[in-house]
Amino acid sequence: MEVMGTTGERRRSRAGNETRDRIVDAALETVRAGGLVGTSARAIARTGDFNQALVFYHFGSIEELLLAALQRANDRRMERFRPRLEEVDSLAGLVEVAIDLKRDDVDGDQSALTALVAGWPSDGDVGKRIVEILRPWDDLVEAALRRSLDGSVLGQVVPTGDLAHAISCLFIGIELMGRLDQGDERTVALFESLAGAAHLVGPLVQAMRSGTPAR
Amino acid sequence: MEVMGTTGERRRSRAGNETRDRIVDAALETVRAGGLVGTSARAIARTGDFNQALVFYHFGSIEELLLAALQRANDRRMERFRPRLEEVDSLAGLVEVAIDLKRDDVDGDQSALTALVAGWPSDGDVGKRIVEILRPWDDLVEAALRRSLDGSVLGQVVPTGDLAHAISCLFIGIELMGRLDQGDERTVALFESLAGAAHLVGPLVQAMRSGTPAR
DNA sequence: GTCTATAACTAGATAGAC
DNA sequence: GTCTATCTAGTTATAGAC
Repeated sequence: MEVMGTTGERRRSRAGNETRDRIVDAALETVRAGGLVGTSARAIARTGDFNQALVFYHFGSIEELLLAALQRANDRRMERFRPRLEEVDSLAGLVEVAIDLKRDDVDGDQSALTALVAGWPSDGDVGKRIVEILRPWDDLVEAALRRSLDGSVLGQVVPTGDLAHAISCLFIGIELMGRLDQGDERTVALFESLAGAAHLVGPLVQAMRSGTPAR
Repeated sequence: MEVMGTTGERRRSRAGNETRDRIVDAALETVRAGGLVGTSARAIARTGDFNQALVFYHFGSIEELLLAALQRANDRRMERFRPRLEEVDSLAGLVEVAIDLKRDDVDGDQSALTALVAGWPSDGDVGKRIVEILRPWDDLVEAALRRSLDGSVLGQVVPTGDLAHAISCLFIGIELMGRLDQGDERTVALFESLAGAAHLVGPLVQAMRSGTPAR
């Protein structure tokens, strides 16, 4: 139990870090493909074609590895979408980002992320750590909402914090259901309707703005 | 592999059916408490204080048992909330049912249900079976939405099917995040805001109704 | 229908050679 | 840092006594 630095920042050798990366990626791929159930150290090692013992050398336990994988998948998603999200200033724009967040999942990070968040045991403090990792999204979405509604009456009335959290929950729920029935048309239809709704409400918000006429 | 009738309807002895029920309940309790990971035939048997071999005699495999458990938890929720849902004719009423659906989870069915839906591997046809089990909710919610919006312009404009599916996804997302961080105030706040929003939009819909003045 | 016993295998984790 | 080998404990599932 004296596996130091596994969660720390101290970099060891270059080779060691490369291996860590390989392990994390293999873990994500394994979870994405088979769900959390059936994701074992051995299965991960098979996916990434390395030795099973390396998992424990580098991470100490599979729980710690999976948390690292969750963090990394989330970081990559953040890195890619934060700039766009920070420029969103309309509901339509927000829905657009959500659609791309789901559609442009080339590396499968989003899918693995959902599987990780979803499959975890509820007790213990792991749940809290997961919530912490995901919280930044709430803040980004809330800021986007504020910009989208600012100047109109809605900006005063709508509890943006709660709405942002609701949007996060909605997104993860959609991803989850989409994972269950892949190739389901309902997910696509849903996003299209959301886009339609946003385009309907958008002008309304615009019309409600008091002083400034447009951007 | 000749375990006949495990999923069928044919009733065997009374004792046999009682045991089936005990096993299903123990499975639900185990999943609720520990998540899908860590739910084994032995863990379930320990929870329900019966022999591990009974799982395989009655259900053939734990996967089949878990699907039966999912079905049963869903049936119980349906049985209890369908009557109320069928009478809903306002957005506020719909939110009220959602709140109770989450709050009145005395038996833990809702929590177990979410854990089951969430933790499953994505491939295979299991996902489709789960979606089938859950689909009735979409239909109930859609009917409730139709009644809530009927008579107003929104009834024509809003794609109730998609919105119903969105509401289902939202609910499961909320449950999921709530499971992760139990005792989180955000879930409560979110539902309160939803209720507030419904009470704001409700009168609007009412005002939009053309002919009929009120119910 | 329910039990014990057990087969066949997989899990996480560690020790120690290299 | 990475490997092989191994320990212990847990896994699904079945055979056969009762």
